[in-house]
This record gives sequence, structure tokens and C-alpha cells, in this order.
Amino acid sequence: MSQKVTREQQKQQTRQNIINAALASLDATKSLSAVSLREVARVAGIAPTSFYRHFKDIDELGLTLVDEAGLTLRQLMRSARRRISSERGAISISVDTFVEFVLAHNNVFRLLLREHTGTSADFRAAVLREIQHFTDELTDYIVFQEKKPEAVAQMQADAMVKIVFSAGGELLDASVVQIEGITERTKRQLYMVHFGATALMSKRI
Amino acid sequence: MSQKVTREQQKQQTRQNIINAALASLDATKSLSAVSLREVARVAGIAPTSFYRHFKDIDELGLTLVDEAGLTLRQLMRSARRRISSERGAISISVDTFVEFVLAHNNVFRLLLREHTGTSADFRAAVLREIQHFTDELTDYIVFQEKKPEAVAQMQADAMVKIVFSAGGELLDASVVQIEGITERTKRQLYMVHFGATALMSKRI
DNA sequence: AATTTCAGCGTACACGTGTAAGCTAAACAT
DNA sequence: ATGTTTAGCTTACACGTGTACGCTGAAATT
Repeated sequence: MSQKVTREQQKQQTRQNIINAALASLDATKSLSAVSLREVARVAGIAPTSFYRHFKDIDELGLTLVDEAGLTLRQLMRSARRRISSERGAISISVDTFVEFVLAHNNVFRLLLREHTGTSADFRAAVLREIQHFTDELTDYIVFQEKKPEAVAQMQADAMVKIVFSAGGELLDASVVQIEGITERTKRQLYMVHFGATALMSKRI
Repeated sequence: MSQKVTREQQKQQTRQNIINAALASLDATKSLSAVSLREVARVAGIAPTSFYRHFKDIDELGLTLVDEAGLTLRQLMRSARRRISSERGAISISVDTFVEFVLAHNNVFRLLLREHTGTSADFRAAVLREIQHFTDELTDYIVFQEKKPEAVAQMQADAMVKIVFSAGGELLDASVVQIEGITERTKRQLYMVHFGATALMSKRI
């Protein structure tokens, strides 16, 4: 049938295999910088040296993974924002969606969380960029929805993201019974921040 | 002069040398689990195999470091609490002290932050224990000082610690001009949480 | 003075790592 | 049909790792 693009198709297929292999290797006991070229190649089903046909470095693969993780997260938040109506709903729906994401793609979230404080400055910068995206979009939402000045909205969004991401980290090691508790606590904490920001805004900026 | 305890003294001295060597190896590019026994031994000035006379594992050394880091932090917060008078002062003094700590002992704080999301479940648990100490003491302070119910105080303290620790992570990569900004922002965010918790308490728990 | 303890040493091993060099064969362009 | 490109392979190398084994010499005990 279609044998026109077979060559490029194969290459893209192998590239995806490498990415999948790397993601599969990223469990709770393995950091990105500890993933070895040889292991990835082994799982991907290619020779170690063939890896270089697709990525210059193991680091280049790492940055690719961080980018994909950030993309997934951004898409998620867009879909969540579509389901928001009232103010109380915003926090509840957002947190629920985030929790679902962490639990469903725990390897991906762990990747972000780990490399956020990891050993590679490049990786840290890449993760920071993704978190900044996350924070910026939340800031925009707050400015538009709650009619708050940019400066206040930024601080509120920043605090909220810090709380949510930290809670996400707890989820990774949490048992099933703890998850509900963490979720509820996080919602109330975000509500605290929301309330505090609103009150402070009208008092002394 | 004193030759009575020379034997044990020497051993303790070497043990301290090992700990110092490990701390010295812990810069921005090296995680605890990536510190090699051989490198530590090299820096400490002993043969690789002599390491085992002091620690069973490299992990046992790691846990020792986390404990020492937590101890340092706990002592710091005690000294900070002594300088607190009014309510506004509490947040300001605490954050300032924390920032000083992170900047002065950045290797130690980096250790805590890294292993908090690191690859070893034992290390994660150890760091979590220290953070829990931190949170518990803050909770007690809030209960006693602000007369809030335990449940509210816990959520407030937990949110505050999450914000402060996240900010500490930013400080590690921040330039000198950014530090002031991060410090101020953090104070305001903590004030948001404080205010929000107070307001929420009187409304709907 | 004789004996026991033990902190530290040197040697040796097997293992996983990144990557350089040159080859094969199949997809492509001509 | 012929020549070129290139994804993937095999082989090979030097390096750092954890740790097992047996030894030494001095401090501590008797």
C-alpha cells in the first residue's frame, strides 16, 4: 500500500520507541539523569550506538521528555478550564483534574517534580519554564475572572501552584485512603489563598 | 597531654571527615544517591574500603546527613521564634531567617529539597519526617498564638511550609537581585494564607 | 611485658557505563 | 539499472563503580 514514506516512518517509529522506553524506565527509583543510554536502547530494542541516530545526547532526550510532559499538563488544564462555571467550582474542578492527572500519569508528573530540583541546570530550567506557563495561565484566569490587579493575581497564582505541585508530590507516595484527604486539604488551602488575596487586595495591596 | 581517649577520638574525627567530604561533594550538580563511596573516601583522605569501618552503606551516610540537616533547621527555627513579638513580625522574621539559612547553608538545604523528591524511598521518608517536624512546630505556634483550632492551624501551617520550601528552591538558582523579590513575595503570600485562614475559620471552618 | 582489638590499607574482581570505528543492507534518488 | 544515503549493527576500549579478602601496626587491655 503506502510504501512512499516508509523510510521516514520507520525512523519516527524508532524515535517514539526510544521515548516510550525512557518513560517506562522512569519509575519511582530512577531519575532522568540516571537513565542510561544503554538501558534505553535495550528497552527500545536497538543497539546502544544506534541511539545517536536520533538524539545527540541523553540530555536531548531528557529535554524532549520534559517538553512532552509540560504539553500534556497544559492540555489538561485547558480541558479543565472548559468545565469551570462558578468560583467555588474553579478550585474544586481544577484540583480534581490535577489529582487525576498525577495519579494517571504518575511517571510523567514524577519526572517534572524530580527534575524541578534535579542535578541538571538545563532540566531545572526546562521544568521551570513549564511551571511558569502553568502559573501564567492561572494568573490570566484570575485577572479576568476575579478582576484582580495583575500583581496580586501573580502572587495568588504563584502560591496556588506551589501548594498544588507540593500536594502532587505527596500523592505520589500516598495510599488510596490518603488521596481523598490530600485532595480536600488542598482545596481548602487554595480557598484560603483565594480568600486572603481578595481580602488583602482591598486593604493594602 | 590528653592521650586517654585518643583511639575513639581518631575514629570520631575520621567519621566527621567523611561527613564533611560528603557535604563538600554535594554541589548543584550532584545528588546524594550519586555520591560515590570512592569519591567520599578520596576527599576524606581514607582508602575506599575503610569507609565500611564507619558506615554500613552509603545510604547510612545519606540518612545521617539528612538528620543533621533537619537538626540544623530545627535549631534555626527555635532561634528565630525567640525573636518574634507581634503577628506581622512573626512572618517577616521567620522568612528572613529562612532565607538566610538557605543562602548560608545552600548545600544543606539543597540536600533536603533534592531528596524530598529523590529516588530513594528511605531518603524521601527521612526528609518528610524533618518537614513534618517543621510543620508541627509551626502548627503549635499558630494554635497557641492565634487561638485557632488545631485542624485550621494544621492546614495553614502545611500551606505555609509548602510555600516557604518552594521559595527556598527558587533561591538556590536566584541571582542576588532576585533574592529580595522572592523574599518579599513569600512574605505576602504567607500573609495571604494567614488572612485567608483567619477569615475562613470564622465563616465555615 | 604480653595479648587482643581494630582503623586503615592494598590488591583484585566483575560489572555497567559512554562512545569510537567500521560494516551491512535496505530505502532512496538518479 | 546504478549509485548514494543512512538506520542500525557488532566489536572494542578505557573508565569508575561496589565490595570481598587478607594484611599491618598501633592503641587498648590484661
